[in-house]
Amino acid sequence: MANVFVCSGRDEVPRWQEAFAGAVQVGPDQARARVGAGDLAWVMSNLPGWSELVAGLRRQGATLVVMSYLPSSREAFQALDAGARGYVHALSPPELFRQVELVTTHQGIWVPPELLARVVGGTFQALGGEVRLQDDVLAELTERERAVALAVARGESNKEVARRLDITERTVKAHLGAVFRKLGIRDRMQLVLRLSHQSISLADPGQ
Amino acid sequence: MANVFVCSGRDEVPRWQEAFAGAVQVGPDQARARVGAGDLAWVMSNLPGWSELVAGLRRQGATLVVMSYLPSSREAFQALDAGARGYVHALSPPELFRQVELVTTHQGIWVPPELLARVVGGTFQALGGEVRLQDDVLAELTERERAVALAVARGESNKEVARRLDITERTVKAHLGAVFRKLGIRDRMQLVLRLSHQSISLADPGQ
DNA sequence: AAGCCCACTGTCCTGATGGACATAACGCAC
DNA sequence: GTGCGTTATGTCCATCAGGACAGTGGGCTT
Repeated sequence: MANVFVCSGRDEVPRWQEAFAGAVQVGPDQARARVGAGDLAWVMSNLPGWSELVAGLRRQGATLVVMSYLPSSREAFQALDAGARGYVHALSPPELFRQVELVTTHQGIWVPPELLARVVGGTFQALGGEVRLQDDVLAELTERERAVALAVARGESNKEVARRLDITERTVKAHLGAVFRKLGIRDRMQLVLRLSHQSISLADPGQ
Repeated sequence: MANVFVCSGRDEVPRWQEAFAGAVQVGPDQARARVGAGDLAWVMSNLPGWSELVAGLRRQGATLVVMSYLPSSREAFQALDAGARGYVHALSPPELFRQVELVTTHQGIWVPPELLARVVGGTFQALGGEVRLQDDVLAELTERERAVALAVARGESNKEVARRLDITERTVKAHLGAVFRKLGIRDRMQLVLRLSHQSISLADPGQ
């Protein structure tokens, strides 16, 4: 069973290589040629006609997972409807990729926890694991540190946070430094990645 | 993490013991008492008020799987709606039980393949199906700009990107500047947010 | 009272970031 | 050939980010 990543050009996502040693990266056309029964194919949703590609590879006996840079519940439906067993953020950490592999190759379905609610049923309430994980991350922070962390995670600058919380920029830095230390990260970028992937965001615009 | 089978009286399904050595078999009442966070609870759908039981145990932090003697897509829906992560035939072979365990404890969803199409399809239809949104933020970028944008979105610094793409840090800045201009954003943080989660609302509308 | 955690602020300093000027090569279309 | 877009690079500079030193004051526990 091979892991095949289907994307346009060379999307250059070493994360895939990081997650799966023997991963192959191909274009849509090669995908149709070399993907067969038992293979696990990961298809980027920014490819033109990706859903048809997914359906096609599905008929060839492959297991499909759709990756997206902008996950939405709607696209998730489309993916599952086309025959995909999984739908995941393209920038997910390697461990998550392996988890998705595990689930999908065992007849399971995998969709991001934050989209789960919308994918199955209208009132589906399965906001489990990841959300709790998120709580734990924020739990070790103090009130102020959490406020600063969240503001920063929304893309605000130190100055903006300072204005919002009505404190000095220096104080923002102090809290932020504590956040970095406690979470074991080095800068705000890591923070956004940490907070936005397994996110609290039950928000998904979804439209 | 314990496997707990919830059923009325003594349903006597040795298959469960066969699948999981340390499996416990209890009634609905004991279930509420002893099932906690991290446990995997298997609930029979012939119990009166099983969906409320599922929802309750879900709130207690358990992972839920509903078992049925007469699986139907309607009941599957009900199960998932109540917060179950899995829905299987009660008389499935031990290997299948273990597979379901594997999937559901890894944030996956498991429903019988023959019901899959109807469960997912039905949901999809209900939401108005075919809609084309998110014509890629990345589409308007050139090859190199996209590569830089993606690397930055993974949290890499300009220097790291430069090394990775084997170009000068100055060039990275140039591409990045173009990305910012084209996407109408001001810094790398906005970029991560665009690519990571779109318009997250990490709570706090900001007093 | 002494110790600790939290919120807040200060200065100094290094390195990263992004914009505003440029220049120059290449390929492609008109 | 003349333009245009893409890639690549350069210098200069204002700002931002984050760490390394600080310090004060309040509240809580022992």
